Amino acid sequence: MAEHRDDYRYDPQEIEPRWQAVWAEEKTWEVTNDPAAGKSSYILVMLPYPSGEPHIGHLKVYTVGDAIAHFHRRRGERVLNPMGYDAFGLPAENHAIATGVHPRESTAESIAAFQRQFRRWGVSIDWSRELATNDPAYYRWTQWIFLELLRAGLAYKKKAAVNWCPVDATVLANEQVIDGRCERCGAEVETRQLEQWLFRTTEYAQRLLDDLETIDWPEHVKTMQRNWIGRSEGALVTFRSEDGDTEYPVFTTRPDTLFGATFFVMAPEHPDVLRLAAGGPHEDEVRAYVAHAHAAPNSERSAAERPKTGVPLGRNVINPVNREPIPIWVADYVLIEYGTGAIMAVPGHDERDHAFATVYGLPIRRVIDGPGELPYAGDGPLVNSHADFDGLHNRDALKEIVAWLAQDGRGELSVNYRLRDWLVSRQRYWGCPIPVVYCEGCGLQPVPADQLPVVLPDIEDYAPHGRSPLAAAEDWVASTCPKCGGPARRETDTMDTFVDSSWYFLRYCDPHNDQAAWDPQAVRRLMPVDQYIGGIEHAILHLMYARFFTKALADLGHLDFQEPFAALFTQGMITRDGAKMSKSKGNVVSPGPLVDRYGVDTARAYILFIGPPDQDADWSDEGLEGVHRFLGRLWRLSAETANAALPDGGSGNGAVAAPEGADLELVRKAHWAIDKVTRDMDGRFAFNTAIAAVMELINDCSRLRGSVASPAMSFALATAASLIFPFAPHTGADAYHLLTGRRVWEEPWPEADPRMLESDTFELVCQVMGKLRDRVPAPSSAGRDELEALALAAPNVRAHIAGREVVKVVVVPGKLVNIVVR
RNA sequence: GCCCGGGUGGCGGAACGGUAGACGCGGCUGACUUAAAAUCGGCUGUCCCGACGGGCAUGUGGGUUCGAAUCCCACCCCGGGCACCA
Repeated sequence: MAEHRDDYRYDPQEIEPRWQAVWAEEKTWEVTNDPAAGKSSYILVMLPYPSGEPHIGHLKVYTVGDAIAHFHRRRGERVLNPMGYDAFGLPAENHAIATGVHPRESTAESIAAFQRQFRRWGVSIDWSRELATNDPAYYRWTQWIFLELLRAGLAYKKKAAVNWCPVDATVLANEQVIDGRCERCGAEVETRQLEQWLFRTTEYAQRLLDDLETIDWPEHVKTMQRNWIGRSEGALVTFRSEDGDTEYPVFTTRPDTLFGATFFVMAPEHPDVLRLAAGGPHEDEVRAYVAHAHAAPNSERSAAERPKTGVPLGRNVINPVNREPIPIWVADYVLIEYGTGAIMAVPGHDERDHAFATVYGLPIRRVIDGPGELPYAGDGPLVNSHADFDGLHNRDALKEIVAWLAQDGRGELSVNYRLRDWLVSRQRYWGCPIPVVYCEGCGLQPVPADQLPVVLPDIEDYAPHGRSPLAAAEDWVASTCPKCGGPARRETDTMDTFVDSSWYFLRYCDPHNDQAAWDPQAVRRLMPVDQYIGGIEHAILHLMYARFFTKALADLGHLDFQEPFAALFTQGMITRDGAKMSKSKGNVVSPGPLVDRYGVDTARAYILFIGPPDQDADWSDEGLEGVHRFLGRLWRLSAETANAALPDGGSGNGAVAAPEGADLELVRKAHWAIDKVTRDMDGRFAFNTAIAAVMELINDCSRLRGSVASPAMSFALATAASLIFPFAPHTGADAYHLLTGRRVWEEPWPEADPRMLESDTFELVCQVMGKLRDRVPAPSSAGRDELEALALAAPNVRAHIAGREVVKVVVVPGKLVNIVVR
């Protein structure tokens, strides 16, 4: 036999392209929008950013998605599993600046590379729905959504802080700021105020928070979103200027400490700072402080350990609880973006205020009793406050003080969020143009929907020179006002690429529609996405923005659901030698050579076998070899068995009538594997243990090869091929076809026969004092008394209870007996 | 500092409160071979023992339980997120 085994050589390089050709030819994975086609589910993997060649992380995420998609298909669902490219963005533009190659060309090249790989990987994609976000046929509708948000007041323009490189004279994206410096020239980045487009995400803060309860996402992702939204409950308390003319509300979570407020602090950006300081003793100093704060690098502001700095304005405000005048300071530890941009400072009970008061010698007052030195941030009874509140526990006093202030409008309960509006303007070329024009007479005008898309023009120079590169395309910028027909200039900022990817999942439902962004019927049938799969790095931004878009579009009547992704799975990274793969570390594993050498099925199955898919996993070449051996064994056994069984070949997957002995053992193992793989797949994503179960089945096939009749062997192997198909589709399909002559993807997912999962006897575990002492065979039907008797009779149990008194016997039917002795 | 994860053999990892270490890698060893590769088989947590068997073992220390990797309390270490958010 041994010398013939080479005839059954597992040759993935022959097998894989052969089945890929069938799937491409027959468009196997395409789904129609015909409602008669049956129950659908939408399995979506986050679309890739096409840059260079796909890496091993792509192989992992699309393998995970593919396994889930195949499993659902085999369970009778029509599965939408589309593919697209997040094709606008900075790397392509930086590449263009460096090489002069148009981003469109480098992007198209990269997309072609991704397409080749995805086909080579055998991923079951519906290619008829492919899209790229830089395609005018796509971004036409990105622009349409922008205009819808504008119409609804959810898109607006205002002066906002941007990262500004003084040397390159350009705005930088956050990603281009490394440690507070420009990534290109190394200059310290400044903050500048420019007119920017924003989306009103803050308006959805509460709903974005609340609706997390309604979706099946990993708890840690929800937690990250909750932290990002940062809801905090407190009170808005109004302080007044001494002349009583101006109100200065502050947000505080600790209105119980109002009697301990000994000064008041405004952010440098607060609009009243310079006016209040005018004519005072510190006017010049304040002016200099504010100017420095405006221009200072962001990193300086955000360093919490930095010593506190500030300047008094020379004016007071009145504390509403006790009429006490307290001095106003300007200090950059107060942020303009949060709350009202001004705070009451309670140095006795807030660490930051305490640090500031210590630097400038400001009074520190204890108003809550508690252990230790000030500052004390804990709970306790009020002291030094007011006869009505002293002695009350601070949590109770908090409510009473706010209620008391509310009586005459000095304060009210309030909620604040950390979430900011989404700044979408980018002074960059390679992005979706913002579809508005500026007319001298009529002002800002949206481009009418029937004139979309506003097509991104070709330009010569991509480098920004203090304005968006688009501003240089004079012919393009010069436009006409849709209202008065007079001359108008186009908006030259482009949109953040996260805008493009905030709605692509909707476009897949109806990707070729040139009358609308989507047909509501098509979206209604497919959305929300049943299972979304992607990297944890998108836990906050992309997932928050997509949720915001969905809610906003629902409010505008374009969608009738609130959440885009009903379930989310985040896969872990593949590392090498315990570190993230990177060219500089030289530890990159490239899918290309890997697939050439072992075939993609080995790579796919190994990536899933390596460990739980949501965890990071370290790559091992030896581990890969092991999985390759396993697939080879599965295939070779199938080929041999199919060949031996040729006379009645085709009986493979049929039930084996009344098996006995080794046949029964193997058939049982096959049913056990069906049950195990099914439970591991069904909502659990335990691909590693599922593959291990198929390995066990193959090990048994191998072991029992000489003693099992052909039908039982065929059944076991066809079952293994069928179960491995979602992970190693080519090998599974080929082995299954060899054994049965049928196409495994057209077969329903196998079902375990419950009778085959039980057996007449089991191994009874016998414990004494919780320690394993013996194992004896027992009938599955045995009752508690019988099991107890069997255990007490077990030789090694008798040895351990000899001379002792049995005080208790715990019986777990079908499992074990534990004997407690004294 | 706050909020999440996670600590199990030489390694990746398995284990509804019920036989700890499935499966794979690595190692040792055997078969086939002139030889190697490939393939197939056996052994492999650790210590004591000739064997039967026994002791010790899931980061550390306690607790609950007939029984704990799993539940509870305290602590240590690693990874991630947020961080002057009033």
